[in-house]
Amino acid sequence: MADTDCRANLIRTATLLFAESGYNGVSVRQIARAAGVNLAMISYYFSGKEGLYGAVLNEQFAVLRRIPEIKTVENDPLKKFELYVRATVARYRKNPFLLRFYTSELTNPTPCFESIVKPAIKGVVQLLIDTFTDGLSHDQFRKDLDPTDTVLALAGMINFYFLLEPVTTELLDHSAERDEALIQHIMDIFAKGVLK
Amino acid sequence: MADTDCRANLIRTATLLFAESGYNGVSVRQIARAAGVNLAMISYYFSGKEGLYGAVLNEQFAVLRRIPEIKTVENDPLKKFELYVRATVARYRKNPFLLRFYTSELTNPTPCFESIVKPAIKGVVQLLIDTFTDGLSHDQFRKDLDPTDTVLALAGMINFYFLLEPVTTELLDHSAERDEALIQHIMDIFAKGVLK
DNA sequence: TATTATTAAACGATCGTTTGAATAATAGAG
DNA sequence: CTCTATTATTCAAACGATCGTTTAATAATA
Repeated sequence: MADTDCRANLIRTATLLFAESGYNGVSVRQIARAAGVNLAMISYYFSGKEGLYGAVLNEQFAVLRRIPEIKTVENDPLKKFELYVRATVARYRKNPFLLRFYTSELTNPTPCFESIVKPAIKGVVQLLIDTFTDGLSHDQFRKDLDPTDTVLALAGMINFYFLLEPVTTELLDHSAERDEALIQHIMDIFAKGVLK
Repeated sequence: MADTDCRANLIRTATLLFAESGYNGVSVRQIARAAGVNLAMISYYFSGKEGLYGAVLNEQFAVLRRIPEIKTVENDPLKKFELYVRATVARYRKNPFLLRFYTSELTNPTPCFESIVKPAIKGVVQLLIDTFTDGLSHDQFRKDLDPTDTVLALAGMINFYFLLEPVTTELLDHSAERDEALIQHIMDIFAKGVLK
């Protein structure tokens, strides 16, 4: 088994197991056995359990660092927000474990939180704040709204939908076919509110 | 030290430590030492670590089960929603650890998830859905909105604000003095949207 | 032959739980 | 009220299991 095989196997398997049970909920022996490699390979390639977890988290949050690209492909603030929501849904569909690491690090931070998670999330929030401020200067949004509170509200709408999936499976259809309707729905509330 | 002292000490200390580091991130020895009681008391009073964790979670989610009282004190659907948001903020202020157990169980469920957490959250979501449906029948809300998606959006706005606190401390003021403005703000967006 | 990759085995430390003795608290009988 | 029998509580110590890591030997590769 070549270098890359072993490394890749470990990262892939560890992603699954760490996501399922958290950093402290999995042992290096479980990971090694599930990956079909020798226990010592974790220390050999990642210099320990923490190193492996860091590699997993780094890979997971790489996608979050690409969100600022939205700035370059769209000009209209409201459409930028829609792109953000759309990218968020696509991200969670493509990577079912990201949200777990996301919230797990928020509630029980490891050393990776400061170095990887916090900068990544902060970058996204800052982009959204800038977008709203831009919309304000173009007289597009209501002037009495606070930029930070407003964009956190938008981010909350879409993220909470996925976070609550384990308890709402019997209440609504979480299939990807409904994603487009969900996106429209959230943008609709965000833009126009619920009052008749 | 009487029965209740020991029990109460353990629950109070365990709440703090479990919230900080998660179920697998704390040992019974750490809890016992921090509580100033003997290690064996955990098995004696709670028949083990899991039992203690269950007792902690039970106490934490008791407050969530009282939310349906909103139904009895208010009639107007929009004001019921505001009461929910208000109660949520008050809950997190009074109990800074609830949200941690909340999201920790959502992402890395223990046996307590099915028995304690899921029923509690589901009850709240169902109350909100009923409230929106009620408002729809009174012609108060836009008819093209899906009840479940809509109330999850509202719940997301307020919950996500607190969930993201660790990364937004430098971006906004999380002090309780701003709570009233936050509530008004979220209800404002929910009711009327952001467009001018 | 020199370097890299993999292995089984062992390391000390800590895990959650249990044991059995010691202590404290309580209740009933005189 | 005192003594005693019973129960409830607390304790230090030990249980086997598992934790993450390291070692030294072997296999593969260039």
